[in-house]
Amino acid sequence: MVEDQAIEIAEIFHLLGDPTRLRIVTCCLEEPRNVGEIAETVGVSASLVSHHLRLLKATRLVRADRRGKQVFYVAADEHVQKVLKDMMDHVAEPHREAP
Amino acid sequence: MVEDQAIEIAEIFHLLGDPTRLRIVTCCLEEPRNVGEIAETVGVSASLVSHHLRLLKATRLVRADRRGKQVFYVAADEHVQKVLKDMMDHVAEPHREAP
DNA sequence: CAAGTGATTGAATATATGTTCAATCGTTTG
DNA sequence: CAAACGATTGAACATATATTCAATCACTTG
Repeated sequence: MVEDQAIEIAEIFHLLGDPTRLRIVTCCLEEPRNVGEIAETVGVSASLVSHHLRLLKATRLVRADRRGKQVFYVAADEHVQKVLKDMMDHVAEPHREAP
Repeated sequence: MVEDQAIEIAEIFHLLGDPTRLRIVTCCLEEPRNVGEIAETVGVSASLVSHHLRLLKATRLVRADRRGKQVFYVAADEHVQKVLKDMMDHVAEPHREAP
């Protein structure tokens, strides 16, 4: 892994490494959701959601789409889904004890 | 995704979200490496490596194996490798422009 | 057993970051 | 055009965290 890649990848992991932000991404993983929906689902203020979405958008983890007064966000591509799936497998796996 | 899962997964992402720590994990992804090797490869002090390895070990991302004076660390399981691979694909993918 | 080597630990610090609150922006509609 | 609604922004703050340095631990070997 090259130097720049490491930094870029770490940046993405870092974004997914906050529980609130992870829930936000998960919330708009299947279909576009507007900020209000996301805020309600995740259980935080719209302001906070907006702050986090700005970071997620800057790193192209989500994409924005304005429809009238509302702005809909959706997870950017399939890689994020795969990454999340692998990580859920990892968490689901029972921990091996040392023999 | 359940609440506890989100927190646990975010915790793992958070660990991989630091460039130094990501390089440490990548360094002992294929085969066990001792702390000195890791420190040299990554280009930081053994002390810092040890600090990070403690966190990585606590979350079971790596496992320790002492052989004499040296302690060898290796990435815990295949899920981490898959996650890293997917993320590299994500980074490698060309960015689509808005039409 | 003492010296040497590799690894760990703890304290201290500088920096980054998640969250809140109030103010403002963009869009629709009365 | 003004009011209303959804979303964004910026400042402020409390907290978390990456890194350094010195001291100590674990183990080998002279």
